[in-house]
Amino acid sequence: MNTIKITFPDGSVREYEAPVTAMGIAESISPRLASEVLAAKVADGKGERVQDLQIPITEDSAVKLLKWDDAEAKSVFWHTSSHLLAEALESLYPGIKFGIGPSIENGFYYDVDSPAPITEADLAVIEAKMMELARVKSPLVRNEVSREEALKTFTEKGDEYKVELIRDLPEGSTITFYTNGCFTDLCRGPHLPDTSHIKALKLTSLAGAYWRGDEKRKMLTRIYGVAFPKKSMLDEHLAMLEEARKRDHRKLGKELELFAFSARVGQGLPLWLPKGAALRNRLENFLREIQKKYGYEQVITPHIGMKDLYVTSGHYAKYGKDSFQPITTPAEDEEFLLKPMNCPHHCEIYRTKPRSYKDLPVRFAEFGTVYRYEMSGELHGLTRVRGFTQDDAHLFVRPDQLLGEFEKVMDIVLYIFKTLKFENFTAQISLRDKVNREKYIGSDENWEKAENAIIEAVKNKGLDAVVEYGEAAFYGPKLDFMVRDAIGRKWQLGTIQVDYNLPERFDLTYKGADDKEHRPIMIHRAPFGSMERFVAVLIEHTAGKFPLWLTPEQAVVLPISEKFNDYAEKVSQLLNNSDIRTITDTRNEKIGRKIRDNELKRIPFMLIVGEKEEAEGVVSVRVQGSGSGNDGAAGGDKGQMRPEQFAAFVAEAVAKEIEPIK
RNA sequence: GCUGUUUUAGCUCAGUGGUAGAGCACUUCCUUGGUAAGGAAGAGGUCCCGGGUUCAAAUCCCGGAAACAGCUCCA
Repeated sequence: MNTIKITFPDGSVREYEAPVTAMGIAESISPRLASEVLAAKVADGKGERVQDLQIPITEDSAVKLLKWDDAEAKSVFWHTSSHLLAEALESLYPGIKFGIGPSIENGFYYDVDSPAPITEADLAVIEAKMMELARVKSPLVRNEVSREEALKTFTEKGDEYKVELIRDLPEGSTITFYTNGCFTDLCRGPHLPDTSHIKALKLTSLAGAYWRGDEKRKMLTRIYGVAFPKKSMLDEHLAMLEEARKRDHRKLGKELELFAFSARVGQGLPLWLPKGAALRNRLENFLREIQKKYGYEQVITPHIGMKDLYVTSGHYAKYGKDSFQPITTPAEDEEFLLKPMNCPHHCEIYRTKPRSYKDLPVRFAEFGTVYRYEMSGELHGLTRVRGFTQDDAHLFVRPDQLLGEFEKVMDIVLYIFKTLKFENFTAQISLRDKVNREKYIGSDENWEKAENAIIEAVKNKGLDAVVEYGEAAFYGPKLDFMVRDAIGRKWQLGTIQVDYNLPERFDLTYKGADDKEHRPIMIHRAPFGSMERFVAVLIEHTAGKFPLWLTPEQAVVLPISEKFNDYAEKVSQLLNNSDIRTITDTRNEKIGRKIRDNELKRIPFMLIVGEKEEAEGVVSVRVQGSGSGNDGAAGGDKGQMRPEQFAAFVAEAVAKEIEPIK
């Protein structure tokens, strides 16, 4: 017996007789803690890890007792939930085989190969079984086993998936089984001490998923679920999801009449309706103005290009088979492709004349519409479409300008995100796969230069960025800005890419101060990503209440009854030079009905409601239906106002609504 | 593309082998200035498309299209 020192997160130290378990430590502090603790984070000489509460701690360690509020505890909780799901499935579907069953960001899943098909209708039955098993309070028992024993167990059980997983474990690694009730699984852990912590759960959906993510292999049934230590938490979670669904851009886009799809036009080819087009134009103009300030020149290029253009760029070899197929012409052997990107066209613009080092950088910008034949199952509202418009630009720079220009592009992206209040973005440095490098073109030397330039720019700007390997474009690394949609799916919006490759393929040059030809470097960039995707995410972030849809024509002052026509007329005169209309026509007679009119409900407008005319020319004003409901223009009683006061109020409120971006 | 689900009025959806329905929206009239008003009348459908089974198909079967969820993919 020896005494060990346990250090807690607050720095306090307690001594225990070794061995002691994390649960023992929790119990020594308070019974309440012992009942709430789910797992432990232990740091000792061997490093830091999250582990089961029952694992003995034998040396001096720093211990953090993890409760529900810790992200790591949630992940343990959901991992155990997936084992509970497996236990329920095994009892309901004898002979069922299991793939993997991890915790995920918001819950857990298990991939299974069931002898009998599992349908949505079965989920309730499985849930009930899980709850029944959870109440039994089965402990999760950890066992270390030998590789032979592990293989034997699952070979006998006939579960080829687990056998494959065991075979793939590195030689000499510790293999552990966890058992809850009658179910034993190959698992690294950690787990909850027992299943009774799981008090509420919901199996949320059912989907196919390829075994080991390989589309050539068998498709297993994936059952998704989420579980909580309290019923109220589940209710909250479900309510939150419900709320998120209301913000879905596809739903709002239809309701707000922003965009539509037509099977006749074609899958994934959005039709922008008048209001959506107005919104998109505002965003484009916003960016145009910024780009002008940053020295970009606007260019325009055709929607198609000769096949050879894309053979030169390397895109044809990479994507030709999976793209919209070539357009043929009456001329034999003539083939055009719908342009899947704007870069080759911009390279050709660069080539229109000799360039001097003094001309660089040149920056060509274009709202360029491109067409990509995405797999049908990938299409998703406006976020993934087959025809879309990139807010594209290509910068051709000298090596000594690369870093500075890259940082300036970052400034633009960050400025846009800030102005439009996209606070929850993550920056991602997308580099080559560490191992598999066949899919990339260009020399290692150039790749390294490009990757280092991005890393350095991010460092210089003090931006928090995660590094992802294998996420680079095939011609160069990227800095991507990711934003989540209403239900937490991540979408790439802004992107900045460094490319040494296309300049070589298109043999782009500039004359240096040394009178020799040099190769420029290209920066591809799209701060919005695409107008389609950006609008989609904007809609979800603002729940469709982004003020941008207010166009001047839609702002109207409408007296609630004829009694106030004169008053409204005066307001109208005062607003004469603005874009705000005053309506005092016969619609007033049906005003009560018009308030409920779908269109008027959706478009921002000012409605005067007078309690009475308080004094000569003074009316108690109430404002209704004014658009976004943002502070400045929100409806409500505004008190007594003279026409000039009301006109000023309207002008200010509308200005706030229609010019949120400067 | 793969697996599963779905497709009925402008919208949200019910129906289920035997004459196509509801609520909201729309039109007209009446009533009404108060944040989703009330009343009356009316209009509106290739029940996704094509084939088959049947005396009879929106409903059952086969094929296709599109949408949704997930997987895989994303220049």
